[in-house]
Amino acid sequence: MIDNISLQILKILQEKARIPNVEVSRRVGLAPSAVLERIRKMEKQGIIDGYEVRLNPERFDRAQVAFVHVSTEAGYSEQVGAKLSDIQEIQEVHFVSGSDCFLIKVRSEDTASLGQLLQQRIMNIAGVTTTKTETVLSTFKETSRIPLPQSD
Amino acid sequence: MIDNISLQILKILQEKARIPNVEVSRRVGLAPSAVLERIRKMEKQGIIDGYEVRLNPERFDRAQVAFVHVSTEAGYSEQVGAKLSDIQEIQEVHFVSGSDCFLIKVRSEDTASLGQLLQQRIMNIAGVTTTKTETVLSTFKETSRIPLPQSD
DNA sequence: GGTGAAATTACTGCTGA
DNA sequence: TCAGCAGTAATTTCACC
Repeated sequence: MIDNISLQILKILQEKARIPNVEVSRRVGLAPSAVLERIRKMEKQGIIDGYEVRLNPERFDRAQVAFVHVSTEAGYSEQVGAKLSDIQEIQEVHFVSGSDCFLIKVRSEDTASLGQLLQQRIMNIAGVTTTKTETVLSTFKETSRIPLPQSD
Repeated sequence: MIDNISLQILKILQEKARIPNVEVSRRVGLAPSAVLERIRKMEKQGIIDGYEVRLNPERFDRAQVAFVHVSTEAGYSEQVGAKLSDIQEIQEVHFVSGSDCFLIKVRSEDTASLGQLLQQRIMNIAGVTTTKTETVLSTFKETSRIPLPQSD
């Protein structure tokens, strides 16, 4: 369903998403029109979900990352999940196995503003019982890239 | 240092990174050449870090997300952090407060391949002592978007 | 910093293979 | 699905404000 050429195209786009189409076509050895057709098709099929700009969090006072476990009363998880997702500073909201519990990823300016966010906007969501925060001291890797199968 | 117009440009790019420059210039009311110059400058200054394609993990058998706490012997954290970062299936490697411990984000096909990855490639990194895995049952939100300040 | 025009380059829809 | 072409559109440079 995804052949080698399309894989190659995706790999190129993972490296550098704003590359001109012609350049992609040169690299894969197809005509630009053919490459465009393949990309459009993958966009339609939902293989390609979109394109994102990656901003430097430090430049916007969002360098402090924290992961927070948020526990809820039974029956409140859908509501709480939705409320958490509404908060811009929260980048990820996952419901995880184990205790009835969310794991969320938060970006804030510093630990002080993280504390504020927790107390003023998370702790008072209806159904939230407890939170447990781990702050990030240093980040070794942070990507959304997916390992693609080898082209043969 | 970042004025309102550049902020507007970044907001537009966060919505839709592959938008043509002319379209951006129409929306912010500048000439295309001016917009181009601003974008180039922000790229040079490291405000814009790059552009990414967002692929659908399900189409590549990477739908299963898990977060794993990885504990290390004292003095091994740099080494372990580097080794973990080399593994493609691991998207994020953070050193977190509390116990000498990494929190990593993993994408695998299913829980079986997650188990394999843990046992065959993580547990036998020199210095790793224990792992504690939380698998994600459902994801409510997953973005790398940063909240940008209001343009006034 | 910005504009606007000119040159270059890219995109895209067709057609036929 | 592809290449090639033709028309349209976008990018990029540059002289000038």
